[in-house]
Amino acid sequence: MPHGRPLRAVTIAHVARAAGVAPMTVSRVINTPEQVAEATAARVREAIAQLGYVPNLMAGGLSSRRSRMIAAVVPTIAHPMFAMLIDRFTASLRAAGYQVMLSLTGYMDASAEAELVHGLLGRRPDGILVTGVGHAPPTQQMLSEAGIPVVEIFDAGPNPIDVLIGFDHEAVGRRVAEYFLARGHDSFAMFAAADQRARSRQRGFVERVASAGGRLLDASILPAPSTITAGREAMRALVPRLDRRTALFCSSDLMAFGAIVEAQQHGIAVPERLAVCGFGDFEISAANEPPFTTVTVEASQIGLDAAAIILARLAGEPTQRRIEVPFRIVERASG
Amino acid sequence: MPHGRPLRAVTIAHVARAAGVAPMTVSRVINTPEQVAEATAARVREAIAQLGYVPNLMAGGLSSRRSRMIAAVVPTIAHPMFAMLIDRFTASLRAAGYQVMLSLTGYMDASAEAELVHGLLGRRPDGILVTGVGHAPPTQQMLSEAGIPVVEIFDAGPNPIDVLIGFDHEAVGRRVAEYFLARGHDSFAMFAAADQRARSRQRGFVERVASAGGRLLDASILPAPSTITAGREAMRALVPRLDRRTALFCSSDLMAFGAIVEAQQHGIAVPERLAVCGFGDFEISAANEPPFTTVTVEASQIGLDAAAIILARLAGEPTQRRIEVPFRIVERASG
DNA sequence: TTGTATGCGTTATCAA
DNA sequence: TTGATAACGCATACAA
Repeated sequence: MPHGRPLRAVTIAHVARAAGVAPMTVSRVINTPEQVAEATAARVREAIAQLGYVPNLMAGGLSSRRSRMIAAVVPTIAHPMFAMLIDRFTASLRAAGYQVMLSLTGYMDASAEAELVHGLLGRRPDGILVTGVGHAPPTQQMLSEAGIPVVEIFDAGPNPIDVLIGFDHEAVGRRVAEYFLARGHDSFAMFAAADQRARSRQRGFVERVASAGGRLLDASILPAPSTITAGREAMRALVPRLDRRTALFCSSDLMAFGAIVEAQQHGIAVPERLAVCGFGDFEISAANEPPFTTVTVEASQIGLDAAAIILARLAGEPTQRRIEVPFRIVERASG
Repeated sequence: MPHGRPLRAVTIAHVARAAGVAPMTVSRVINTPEQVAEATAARVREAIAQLGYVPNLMAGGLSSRRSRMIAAVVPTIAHPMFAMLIDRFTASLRAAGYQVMLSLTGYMDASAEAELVHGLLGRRPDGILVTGVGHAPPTQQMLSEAGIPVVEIFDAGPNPIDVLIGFDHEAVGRRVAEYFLARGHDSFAMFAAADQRARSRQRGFVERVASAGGRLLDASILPAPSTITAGREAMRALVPRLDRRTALFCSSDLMAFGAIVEAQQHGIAVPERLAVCGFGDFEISAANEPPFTTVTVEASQIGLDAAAIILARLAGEPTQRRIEVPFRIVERASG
């Protein structure tokens, strides 16, 4: 006879007794009310309210083999893009009767991430969303063997586990380089956070600049997560080496803001002497003075698409395996 | 014979068979390895790895009546204070073998919140953290009847459900008013988001200003969540009514930043003509130019304390029922 | 429309 | 140190 904490837990059996019906009828009132006569249902609901019954979803999930829960793994939610994305993802799934179990990886190493995913899968989610591609092999294997829809977001790559919704970060870097090149720039710099995807953007930018014969003053890697302060410090170091006109790409709007603030402190005119492009289209890029150019991605669309795909898969419908999310440069006063 | 999705799920029985032991022995290897002979344990671990076994935590939780999961409910994580708090909370609990199930309420109404909490409690968390006090009665009742540690954070009030860790937001408002009064101000304004706690801060500020006979130019309520843009707009409206020297308190650093940017656009000197104090000690308050005065709270300490209290309670130890979290004004160039 | 029997995958308990 | 057994609370499948 198992025995854990001193329970006075109300179960479906208590409710059934109180309502004078079988437990299965209570279950129906909760899950498929259309199958129950209204008079019976009313009695049952009354008993549920009376007793403060909260169905045990572990028991229900074990029995039905459906947890009605979707796991989501993102690096952070301090980043407005992810905050938005998760907001929409959660709302869509909630509307469909699913709970979202959100986990943040921060800047976890691969083995900690594997452990996290292992724990999550132990709860038997009906689907899972993970950020990025190219996870460590143990993580990949767990995910693909879980037998549930797996949506990788916010990146692109050749071998998605199941479904991939994102964009190519190197392409972003290239596009920004081309944007600057088209405006006649020939002196460049790029600050990136020490983050997989930020580095991809840097790679794309640097390569495109090189292929156009541009002069690259700086391609710093700053500690992740990116901060305003990091942008200021990197800018402080760059100031003495600035050309008469330099174009700077930052892997995040926070860094870009820091770079602008610091440049202005040194009397460097933005955009005349220093053109700046950020990434993320955070509120500050539009609300700052001067507002600054940035790269925008429909993060909320990623959240909506991810939820829709998971729901479709759970309904047994076929879905796309790959959604390319567009990004675009929003030109503002910073150049 | 129940049957859900077409499962080829590996269970503890498969592992046991592969290792030539009883299921219970496998369970022990996972949960209490010190009770198993090393040779046996090695064989079992081998089988686990071989089969890619991921223990079903719903089954384990149902049987043991412990989910090893803690629920956390916060309004947002876009707010750095909550991001930090949740980060520490999660890390502490993870180290103790608990998973955190994070939910965001955004700016949900009371009934949606009750539904959320109901769903959460259905997973039978071993403890729960919720933001704020004074939830709707149904929510309060569910929480207190759940029979688990309940920690309310980030606020203060007379009747905590179980444990309360936070501070009095009205006291924050009063303190900021006193800070300005001590610097000789007699003209004041306050921008607050339409959020319970922000309004408390506003109330404290306004009342203290009134009791000192100060002149209150403005006490706007702006839509939640607070944004830079809202700060700019509120400031734009205030500019024509500014006295020769006015002190502004904003319910968030984001708003304060917006107010400063807008004021500067209008050629209003900060702090000479307009003194500004924000709330939250976000990075931008220190990294902006000029850096601005704000109110800081040890948010990470709240996360640590909340985790520690829940763990202590689960270990059957008595704990404090109320922790007052200190806050303090960080004086910077904005006045 | 409602009820009965059974098993989901694990662990507490007791026995060996 | 290991194993057998009986729940945990619910929903599937089938019967009435």
